[in-house]
Amino acid sequence: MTDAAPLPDTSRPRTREETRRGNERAILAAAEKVFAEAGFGGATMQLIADMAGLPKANLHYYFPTKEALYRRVVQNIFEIWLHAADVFDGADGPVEGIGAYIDAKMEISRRHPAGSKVWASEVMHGAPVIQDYLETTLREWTGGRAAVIQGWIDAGKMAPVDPAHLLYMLWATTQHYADFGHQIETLNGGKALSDRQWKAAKDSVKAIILRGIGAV
Amino acid sequence: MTDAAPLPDTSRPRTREETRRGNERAILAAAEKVFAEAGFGGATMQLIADMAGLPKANLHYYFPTKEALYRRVVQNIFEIWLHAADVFDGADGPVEGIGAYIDAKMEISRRHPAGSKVWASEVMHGAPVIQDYLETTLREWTGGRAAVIQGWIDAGKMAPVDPAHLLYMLWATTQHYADFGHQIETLNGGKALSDRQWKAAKDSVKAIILRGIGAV
DNA sequence: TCACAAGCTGACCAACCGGTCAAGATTATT
DNA sequence: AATAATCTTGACCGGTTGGTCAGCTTGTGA
Repeated sequence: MTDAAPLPDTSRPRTREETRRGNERAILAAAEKVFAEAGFGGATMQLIADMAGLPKANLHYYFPTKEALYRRVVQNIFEIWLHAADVFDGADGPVEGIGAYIDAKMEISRRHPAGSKVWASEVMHGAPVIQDYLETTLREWTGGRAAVIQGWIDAGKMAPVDPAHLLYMLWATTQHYADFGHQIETLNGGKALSDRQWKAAKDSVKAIILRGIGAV
Repeated sequence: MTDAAPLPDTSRPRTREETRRGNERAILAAAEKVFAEAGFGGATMQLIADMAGLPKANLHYYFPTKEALYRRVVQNIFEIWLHAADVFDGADGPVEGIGAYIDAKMEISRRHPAGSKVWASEVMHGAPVIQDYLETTLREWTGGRAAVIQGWIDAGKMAPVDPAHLLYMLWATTQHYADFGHQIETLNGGKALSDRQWKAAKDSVKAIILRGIGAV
């Protein structure tokens, strides 16, 4: 329904590589949206197929089962989630490191709200699909960051707060703007947050948390 | 499976009032659990019936449709949610008011995690059932508390932060311990938080936020 | 050009789900 | 004791869902 603009060369003869990549991408994008809006149980393969512009049977050609498709969606989100902490690492102190982390996670909440919702849903239901990731990758990741925070505390760069609970607060606060975006939008008069409001949200979160850990 | 203790008089002849109340309560409790674990779409009336110890057809005698049952569950949670702010009101300042609110909401997360998850799920999916509540009751509630916070700011009792974003942070942080309880438990070595750890969580949240808003 | 492999799809199916119903059981009312 | 109102339940039904499959089209390599 948006084929008015001059298409490049999307005409028929495409390579198999192109086709495969394009379809997989379309399916995963549609699946993320549908899983976020309806949950795993409420999502239907038919709806995902319609949204991806493919017949349902074709979905099962690329992804054998609904659960396999869901698993891929969750894994993709987990990757994005982890990479958000790259900014966390090379930082000299909490103001820089945690400030940048909040910015990065708020940006993900804004640009990738469906992904955040799928992740939240998965964890809320007991992480039936990515429990092993929680126990390995996430546990290591968390331990590493907690150590960095503890280092900042020992260096007198921030108040002695429990690093784990600080991390939970960072996750909770930033992801809230995606997961509960609908509630925030409703309380905002039914309008999505504007650029200005998103900046205000980021600044508020950073101000309270950075002051709260005695880093300013 | 816990019928060892001497039962009072739960023997057969019960009044209709007792029966009705008991069954409704059992159904609502089971439904809350199942909806929390599987989401609305993933939950089945059969599973709720089994968990409540009743035949499925009997569920439809008390609640005509799955959606009606779900609606009652969500409404119950909403009530609890609102009443948590009673402590917020008569407070003289942010330390007392917000401190008590955090305590109350953390206690709800601990005692009522399933309810919190159902609420989160409902909002994440666009609040199809309680949108009207968001636009009326919740909006008024939020406006009222924001005014209280603004009053504290004007009185110089705390730093000038945006009241709305502060409320979002309070909701996000406290509910995180219920909604993402499974993740926290996993990161805690697979063990549920102990009494001591729950106290540490409360204290961490209160310390960071109260210091973060310049109230200590 | 041709044969093969990869990709595509309409039609179909068994399983399951929410909801109905009529008949029976139990409690309240007269 | 008789009648009425409420509650209980197994059996059943139409509709939907995830998944299959045989046959088709299309790109690829020789």
